Amino acid sequence: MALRLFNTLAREKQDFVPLKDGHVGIYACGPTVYDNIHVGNARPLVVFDVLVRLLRQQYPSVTYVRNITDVDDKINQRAADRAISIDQLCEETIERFHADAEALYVKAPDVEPRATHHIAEMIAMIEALIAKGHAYEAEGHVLFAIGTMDDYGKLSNRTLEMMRAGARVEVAPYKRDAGDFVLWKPSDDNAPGWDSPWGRGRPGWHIECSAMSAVYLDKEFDIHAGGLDLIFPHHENEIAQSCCAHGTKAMAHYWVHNGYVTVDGEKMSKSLGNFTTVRDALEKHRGEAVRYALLNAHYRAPLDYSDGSVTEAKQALDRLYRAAGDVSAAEVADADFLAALSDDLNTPLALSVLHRLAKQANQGDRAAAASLRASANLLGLLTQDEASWVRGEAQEGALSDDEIDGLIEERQKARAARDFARADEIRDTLSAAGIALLDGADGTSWERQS
RNA sequence: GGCCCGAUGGCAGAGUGGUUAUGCAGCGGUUUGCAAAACCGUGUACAUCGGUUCAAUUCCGGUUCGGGCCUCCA
Repeated sequence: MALRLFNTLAREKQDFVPLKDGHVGIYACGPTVYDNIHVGNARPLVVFDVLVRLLRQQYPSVTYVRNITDVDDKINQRAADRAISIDQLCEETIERFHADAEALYVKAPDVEPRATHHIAEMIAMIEALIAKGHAYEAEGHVLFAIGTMDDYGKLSNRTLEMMRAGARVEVAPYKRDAGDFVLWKPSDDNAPGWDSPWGRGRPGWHIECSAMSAVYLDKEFDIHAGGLDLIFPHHENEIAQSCCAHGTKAMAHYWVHNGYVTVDGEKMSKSLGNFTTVRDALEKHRGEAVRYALLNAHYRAPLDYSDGSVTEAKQALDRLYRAAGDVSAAEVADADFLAALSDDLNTPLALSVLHRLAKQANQGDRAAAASLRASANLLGLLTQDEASWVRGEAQEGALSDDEIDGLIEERQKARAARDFARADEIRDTLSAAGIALLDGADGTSWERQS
């Protein structure tokens, strides 16, 4: 199944062809670890997790690199605010990040490099840029000179003139061009710093991804992924650094960007304060339902997040789980399902195929049920067995599984004696406790409604 | 100011130049001691104004509205 991806660089869908036969290298920008991630941050995690799962299914070898940014002024600030060490802040944030990702069924990348572990490579890259005349030193900073690159701006579709005209921020006086950006900056005694040819300092934001992608993938690699808001300046500047330092025409050949998560139509963001952290979402909802909700819109379209959207996702999963039953996954996913995913990761269409398979399964087609599981698994869904999904986990202080079974047994006796008043009383009691009873041909099963 | 994206039925959300999206909600039916689940059937749609066409929700242009980037941001 030929994979097609919307390439931001070309502004159109293209057939995906890896640089090397049988191997795909993909890099995604990971978190800056100063705070818990929110649902908006979770979207690229889930979306690109699906992309990688699909790639692994189609290619013998895939290297997925997702970095961790552990040097950043926001980190310094937050550590100071909380009066803890930078190291402690990073470690605890990374731990939470991993827990959040796991709760959303996001698989770990092959490599998760940390910026602070690659300072030497960044310095080497900056030296190369200076040697080639693409960077200059000024007042302890090293800056990239965007005027030295012919096609600077090609990813974000803007010209030097546009950027000069649109400069809304005060431009540092030592910059030759308003759009020049920092590769290295000086650190005072309070800020983390590393020795360099330009004195003790720390890297600018963009250089880490250029350095680490070259270390773990190559000077040119297949796919670079990230959020829409990274196109400019982050990814644009990565391209400038990598191509100029390496003398290459391209950094990544396919650039894929996910759309925003919105709240009432507005971008979810830290600065607007309209965010829901993944931790908070998981207090109210199951991780798999949040994941489904994030896949329920096409990855490039905006996705409006609300509790209602997750509740709906949960209902959809209920239906899929019930349809799949205890049938185990087929060898291969459904062809229509794969076709949908292969067409620029059309997850909403892929999910609709899942529902079609569910309908067939409910009509008694066990092959469809097996195909349903196999297909859903590729999306990281339906990985539990039906019973554990519908029963969920008992909340603190709620009825235990044993207590529920006891009441059901009592109800069965009442029913056998045709004492339906007592039977219904038990149903009502359990219903009030959030337990639904399902009378079937071979006994009564139950589900937790949460 | 520059650049970019979107507008689909009650809600969410795909897709298509002429033919069923899908899920939830609604309605009718089958089934059920009750309830659910499930199945069958069913209604509601493509912002607006022009243009191209035998035919446009789908292509082109204008308008309106919404969102985003240009500064940290997934």
